Formats: sequence, C-alpha cells, structure tokens
Amino acid sequence: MKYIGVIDCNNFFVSCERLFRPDLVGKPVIVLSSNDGCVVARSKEIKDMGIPMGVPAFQLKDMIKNVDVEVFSSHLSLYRDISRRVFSVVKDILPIVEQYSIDEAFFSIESDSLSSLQERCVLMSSQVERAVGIPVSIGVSLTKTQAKYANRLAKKAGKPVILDESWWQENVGTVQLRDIWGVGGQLLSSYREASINTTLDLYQCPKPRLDKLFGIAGLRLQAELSGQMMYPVSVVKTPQKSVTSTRSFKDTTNDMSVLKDAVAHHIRETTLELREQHLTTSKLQVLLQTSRYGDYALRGGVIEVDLLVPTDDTAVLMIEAMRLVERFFEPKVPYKKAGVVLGQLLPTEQVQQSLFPQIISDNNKLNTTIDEINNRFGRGRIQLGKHSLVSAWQSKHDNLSPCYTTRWTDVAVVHAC
DNA sequence: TCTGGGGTCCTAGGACCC
DNA sequence: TCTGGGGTCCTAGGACCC
Repeated sequence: MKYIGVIDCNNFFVSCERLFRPDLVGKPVIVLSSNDGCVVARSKEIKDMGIPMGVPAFQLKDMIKNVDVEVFSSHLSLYRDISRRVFSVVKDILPIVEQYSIDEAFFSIESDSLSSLQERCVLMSSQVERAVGIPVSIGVSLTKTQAKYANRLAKKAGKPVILDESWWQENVGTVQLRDIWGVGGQLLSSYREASINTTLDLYQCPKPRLDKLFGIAGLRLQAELSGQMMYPVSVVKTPQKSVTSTRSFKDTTNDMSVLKDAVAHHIRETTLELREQHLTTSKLQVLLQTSRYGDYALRGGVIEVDLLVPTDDTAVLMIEAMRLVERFFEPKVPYKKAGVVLGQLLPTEQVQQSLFPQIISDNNKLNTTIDEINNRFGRGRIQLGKHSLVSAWQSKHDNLSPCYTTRWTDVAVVHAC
C-alpha cells in the first residue's frame, strides 16, 4: 500500500535556538519575525499560555516582563543551515522526499502493514533527533491533505500518527474543516455560510454545487480528503517564478536617498540569487510601502518595468530600479518598507538576445568577479552601487542569537574536564 | 511608539480580435 | 429605433501556506 507522509520540525525556530542553548529546554521561548515585529515561533510553554501565532511583539511587552520569557530575533541563516541538516538525514532514509518549506517535507512510503509503517516512522524521528537534535513530528495518510491532518494529530500525540482509509471512514464526521490544510479564514467562513463544517459535509456536497461555490479548489479539496490524490509528492523542483527581497525599516523615512540605498541593497540580493540559480529576469518590480496601519496606508505601491532583454546584471537592474524610485517617490510620505521583486524568470541559457546590439550589456565578468570575491571574503565585502546609509533603513533585531554555525568566532566551545 | 518575508495558485474582468 | 457573440490573453488582487 502506498502512503504519503509529512515530517515537520516541532516549533522549528525555537528548537534551533535551543539547540545551542540547552538551558532553555522546558522554558518559555519566543522567536520574532524580521524587524522584531510578530511572534513566528513559540515553545510549548508559550502555546500553553494561550499566546497565539502572529501577535505583534509590542502587545506582549508586559507579559514578557512578568514571566521569564526568552525572546529571539529571527536568525534565518542559522535556521536554514539546521534545516539543510535535518532534511539531508531524511533524504538518506527515504528515496522520495519533497521539501515543502524550511521546516517540513512530504515523502512517499510503501508498506503492507500499519505496524511496520509505524515502527519505521518512529525510527526515522529518532534518527533525525539523534543526528541533528531537532524534534520532529510525522503524520502519514493517503494524500498530502490527509497527511497534514495526521501530522496535526501527531503533534498532540507526541508520536507518529498513521490514518488509513478505514480511519477516515469512521471519523470523517469529527474532522473540522478549520483544521484542514488549505482552508484559511476567508474560505472557512465561506464554507460555513454554505453549511459545510466538517469533512463529512464536504464529502456529501454534490460536485456541481461545490464547483459553483468554490471552483476547482473546492473540488480538489473534496478529492484529497476522500483519499484521491490531487497533489503527488514530487522530487523534481518546479522552476521558481519570482525572486523577492524586501525589508521593513526600524523607523519610517521620507528621504529618497535612503530609499534608493535600500532598493540598491535588494537589487544586489536578488540579482545574486539569480546568478546562483542561473536565471535571468525580464520584469523588475520596485516596492515602496508605507505602514499598513497609519494614515498613509494607501500611498505606497509597486512600480514595474519590462526589460527588452532578460538579464541577471546587477548594474543594469540597478539603473532601472533607481529610475523607478525617482518616478514613484513622493516627498513627505513616510515610507516604512522597500523591496524588489524579479519576475518572468528564464534560465540563463535560454535567453534570446536583442536585435539591437547597443542595448546588450556585458558586465558578466564584473558580476562574476564580485560574486567570487564576496564568496571568498564574506558577503557584501564589495558591492555595486553606493552603500552608506544602511543604519537609516535597517530593520530591528535586538535579540539576535550568535552565528553558531556560520561564523568562526561564534562556534560553541566545548570544555572537556 | 511598536504589526514579517517569501512564495504559489486561482479568478474576474478588461482589452483586443474577428 | 436599432447596437453580437465568442474567443484569447493579460493582469491585479485575493487567498493560501510556512
């Protein structure tokens, strides 16, 4: 029998921080989003206190003072590194693994007996925990959507959970739609309005009605929840469609040169990623955004330009981006966030050159050389475009943990006695 | 005072064509 | 006074995920 599983790291960012601070095991720990904005990871102790995911940090200030809570800023480079280690262990154990996000992966697995399947899952989770030190949960069922639900139960049970066809037949009436992967707040209320509350209600809804109300998404959900696979586990990575880099500022700014500096930074980040992935772009979008909550919520926006020849050249995109900033910028508007999105990605070897030779840029050597130097001597060591006002648009990260795995001076020291 | 970042997919509606 | 219908393509915006 063929099954689909989900393996998912528990409280991933918190577990990463605890890995190097074992004194924090059993204590309440929170990890904040970029700019120290919202809660993005909570230890069990925090969840038990009833603090929901995503609350703004400032609303928790008093609580953090009264209870002894350890707060961390997001340290994405550390988490990515740990993630890579976790899933390399998983991929050593199983042949078909599809990494879905920084902390979870789907996998295919075949087994003729539920008990041996259970044993293999238990073994896998202990192997990951022993090799990397990150606790994981495993849920297995017939489709991705069902497996995600099994994973939810596994987190509560503290051990792998397998839900086979007969389980779904018996329990379908008790599975609430709000606990289902793909049903967010908006869809949930739409389903409720249609008197569809449980998986059973969804099963029983005639296809034409479902199609009319929820379109293809509704039909797929119904199929997935009845064990009919709509989304197979895929080991081939689908090509990426866009590359984004954006950042909120600690304080707002209405200084165009500060915005240009920030946008230049995002151009460097995104174009570096293009070159690393051997991609080019022919659509450049620049974001200049205001706070979503203040009087200026509607003043920010996105401006874009299409490029005649797809490119991965930092210099070319830099010039275009600066032009867009100049065109869009309004004085006296307090900007809170800037960013760059590159779209219409095309593999470098498929680029078709323009008929008009004067617009072909050839900074290939320059870009490669800059990338090589930065690779060798540290990211951002030399860069295109001016770089002077970083402090003016930096985001907040007051509680960043050390670079345990990526900086020599931060590597943990073990004392043998 | 303070509210993340990076993605994907789907759909409605406008523009355009014959 | 009468004023089509059907198709494609593109894009903005919404919804979702982690």
